[in-house]
Amino acid sequence: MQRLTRQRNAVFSAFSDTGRVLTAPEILALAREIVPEISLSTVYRQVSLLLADGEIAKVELPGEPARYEVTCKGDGHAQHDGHAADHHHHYFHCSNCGQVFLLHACPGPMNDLVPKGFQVRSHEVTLHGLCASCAGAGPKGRVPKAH
Amino acid sequence: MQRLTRQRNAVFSAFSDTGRVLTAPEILALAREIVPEISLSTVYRQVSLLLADGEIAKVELPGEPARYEVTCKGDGHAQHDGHAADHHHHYFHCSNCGQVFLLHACPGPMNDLVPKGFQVRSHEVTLHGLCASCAGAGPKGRVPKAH
DNA sequence: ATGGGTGCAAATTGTTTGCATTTTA
DNA sequence: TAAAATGCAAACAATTTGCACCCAT
Repeated sequence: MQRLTRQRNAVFSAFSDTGRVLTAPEILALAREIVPEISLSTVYRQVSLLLADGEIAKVELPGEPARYEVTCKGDGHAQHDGHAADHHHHYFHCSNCGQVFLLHACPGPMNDLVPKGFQVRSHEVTLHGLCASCAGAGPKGRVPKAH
Repeated sequence: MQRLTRQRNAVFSAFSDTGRVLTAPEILALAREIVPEISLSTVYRQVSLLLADGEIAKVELPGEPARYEVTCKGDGHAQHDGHAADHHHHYFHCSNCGQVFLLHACPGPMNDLVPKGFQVRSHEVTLHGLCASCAGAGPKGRVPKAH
């Protein structure tokens, strides 16, 4: 069983405090505001543990380093099998501030996009453009809070 | 101006001979069938040149190393940013053989997926599942020819 | 004290680059 | 023969891992 360390708390706080979709270096920076000595290895290790616990989920966008987000496990039972719930999300990547936002909608199944004989099991959609803050405030807009 | 070297030809042949969406190591393997001494650096360098010339385009899928595909540049002028602008494709990634297939269809604009104030500029769709060969031949199916 | 947690450094993977040496127009 | 291309090794970025040490139970 995992222990309650200051580092583990600092890593998790990076997510719970901001609600953002974060890269490993971003988590490190936020965690260091709480535990300045924390190392990048520990961030990666705690991220692995949090992933295995289903507390966070990995977010991979084309051509981007991996990001992680808190899972909204408020609706039901926590997953104890190491598999995150079937949370089917898509993402919006702001071209200006670089931040990634969770989308709550889904364009639906896309079986008609594939040639005959192909079996679609899942799909991923990534949108690019300007988030509300950057679109409203122009190219120098402040980085907003996610959600 | 670029010269006609055996290596350049070998790299480009990897695409024109197979019509596939290839990773750098796959290009290296195919190019070595023509020029056995070719190095990975040269593959990457020729890929950069071919990208700049608009002969090929970069294909980035979530969590995957970069792939490259021949561009169907029958219609117009080469892009100089390495990204073919009018070239709006989506991709299918076979979970069994790992091969990536170009899709000819597009689910259309998805402006309704984003919160108010967000401006969608572009989108990327990746489908996962089994390609025709793998779906038909079972989990041991042969790797098929793309297109 | 014992097993999990930590930091650091080294290894891994994918990609780029510096440099001395070909190659080709 | 000079500009462009090549191979090799080193440099990089993102991530993982080996290992000695440390700390909570």
